[in-house]
Amino acid sequence: MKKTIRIKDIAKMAEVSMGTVDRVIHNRGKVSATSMEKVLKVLEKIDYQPNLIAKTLSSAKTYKIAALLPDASIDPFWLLPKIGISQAEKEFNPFGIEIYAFPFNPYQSDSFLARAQEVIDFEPDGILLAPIWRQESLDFTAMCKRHQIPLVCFNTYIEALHPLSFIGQNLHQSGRLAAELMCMGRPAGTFLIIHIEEKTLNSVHLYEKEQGFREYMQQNGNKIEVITIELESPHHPSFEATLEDSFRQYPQISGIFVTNSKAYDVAQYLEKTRRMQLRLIGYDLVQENLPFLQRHTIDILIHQNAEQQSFLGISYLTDHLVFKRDIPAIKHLSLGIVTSENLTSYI
Amino acid sequence: MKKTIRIKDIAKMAEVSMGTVDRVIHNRGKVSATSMEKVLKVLEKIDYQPNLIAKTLSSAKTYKIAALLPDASIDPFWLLPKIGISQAEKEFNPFGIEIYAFPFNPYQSDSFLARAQEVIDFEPDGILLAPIWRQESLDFTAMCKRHQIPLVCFNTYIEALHPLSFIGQNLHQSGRLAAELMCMGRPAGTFLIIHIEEKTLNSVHLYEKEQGFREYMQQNGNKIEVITIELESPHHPSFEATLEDSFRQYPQISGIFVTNSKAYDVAQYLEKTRRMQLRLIGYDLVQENLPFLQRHTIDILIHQNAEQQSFLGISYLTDHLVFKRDIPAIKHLSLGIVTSENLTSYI
DNA sequence: TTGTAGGCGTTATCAG
DNA sequence: CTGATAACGCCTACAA
Repeated sequence: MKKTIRIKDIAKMAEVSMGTVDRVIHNRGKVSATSMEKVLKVLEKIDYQPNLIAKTLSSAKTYKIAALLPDASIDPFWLLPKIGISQAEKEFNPFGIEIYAFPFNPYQSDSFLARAQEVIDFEPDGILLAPIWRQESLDFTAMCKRHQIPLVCFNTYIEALHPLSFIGQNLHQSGRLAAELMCMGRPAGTFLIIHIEEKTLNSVHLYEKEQGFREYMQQNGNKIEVITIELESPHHPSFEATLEDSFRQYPQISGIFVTNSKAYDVAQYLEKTRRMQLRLIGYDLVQENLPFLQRHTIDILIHQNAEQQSFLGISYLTDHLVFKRDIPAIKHLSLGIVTSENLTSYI
Repeated sequence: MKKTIRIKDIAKMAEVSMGTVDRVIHNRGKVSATSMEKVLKVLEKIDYQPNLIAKTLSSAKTYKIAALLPDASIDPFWLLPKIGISQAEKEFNPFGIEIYAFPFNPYQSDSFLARAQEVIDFEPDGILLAPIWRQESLDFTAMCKRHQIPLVCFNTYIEALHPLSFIGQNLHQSGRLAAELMCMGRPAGTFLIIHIEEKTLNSVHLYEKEQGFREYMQQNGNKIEVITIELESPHHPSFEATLEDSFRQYPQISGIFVTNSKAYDVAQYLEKTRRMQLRLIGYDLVQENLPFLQRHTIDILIHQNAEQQSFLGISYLTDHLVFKRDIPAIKHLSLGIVTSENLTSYI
């Protein structure tokens, strides 16, 4: 029976017009002290909840959001965020959200710089960024601040880069989880951490996972040895050579932790060399990983929820731009554990 | 620059009035064949996307949804769905969705029947149901059909009960997953399946998990033995006695799979009797389970996503009632794996 | 069977 | 500075 309170009602109670109430609520100025007071007194008494539906219908404004992230045709991992962005676009389009993609080459920071400039020139109302290089990202953040464009980052946490919001995994914890899973049922052994294309891709990201992995191992066992190696792309001859070397030097290796989405490269090598007893743990449900998971060459994939990361990113920007809501400065997503038996439930 | 197409635009193109277009789009009848054809021809050419914002603003109708599920103060598991329902209520309230709870006692089907009748008398626009008893649920579904009230079910899948939509886990697959996790790192052993309060709670639910568990074990090892027992509430003296018996009869038990959220009851017993080497796998992030998971008495919890289940349930009803969208007849949620190291990321 | 007018709650505009 | 008034796109009612 209780009707919701409208601006009209407030106007009546405060004995002013709707226009004045609107001006007070959005403090657009041009209100006399007396009117101001009258309205504020009413607002204190009642709990005014603006009708978002009416608001968006009325203003009919559209917001341009620029999505600055790596080209999925260069690194397939980035297909996942693209999915989340599409979903978000569909969901928030009715609220006037439009998304424009600015893909860059994740192996060339020049490409990023060029695209970043394009984004600024584009004058978007908000930006979703997947930061890769520390310094370049910091510079870009500064630019956004200068132009007053709200920025939301996802996937890679970069210290001191203070966007409106960061969405991603707790990487340290993610490494600890990998370690726990590595030890499950066999609390001792020699484990190999592999960073693939670490120099060109984001090193901070991978290093934090390593730290977490080592920390857990140190706390939870004394008969554990952890070795780290870095590999180039599998097209590079050093890829196999380095792996061969490691197995020669540490024949007792019983588990491998690949710190990015490219476990499939290692899986392929393991199948070729018939090393099927190892426990292999990697990241992300990229297409390339799935067949290996299904036939147990990869035992476990940690799911970074890349789709949800980007979806939430757009969602937060929408909350900020359209609904003027507060959004969390940092949002850690769940660390999903995926095996052959629950894979289908995730896709 | 391209404006979105409005009903007004279609009316102009089809050379009829807005009213006629509206009648065609919502097939409310009372349209001549010629007008009908004119409008349909235009609709085929263009892709009309009705403006949901304007639609909900205009109709200003409110929808009452009845949530018929067990009382959380009797079984704590049901706190989780309650959380999801609250979130959904907050999110969809702007679209006119109002939710009314009808809690029943999950140990007494009489209580359910009484509440179910109340729900029908309440004449809601939609119903969210957590079915527990097969026959009672079937009867209730028939009632809803008769009264033309859309019904969405979650958590427990019941054969032949054909609601508008079912949301939950694939229970068979869930059992297979438990088995895979049980074997991880130790492919042989004797495993114990425990159903707690199976007679009073939903037996179908638990039985399907057992089937999945046994199927996986049968396919993946020959040195595996699986035993099933049923326990009453831990307050009942038979609880400990039955467990003691099992351990006496099968001293080599190396893993326990509790098929519902009450692994904490078993964990308590294991701690008391100092049996800490066993792998214990259970379900759900209920408060009672968490400390045991943190100190590794429970090794793994399978996360049924109870919050999301109920959230989606309300979300689907909203889609159906407000937006007239098609909703999936069945939605299987992901089978989450939770250990001590990724627990915090889930809560 | 058809067309039109009025209203949903807000915002924006423009005379007073 | 203030208060009316016209959008926003759709739905409901009612008159033709």
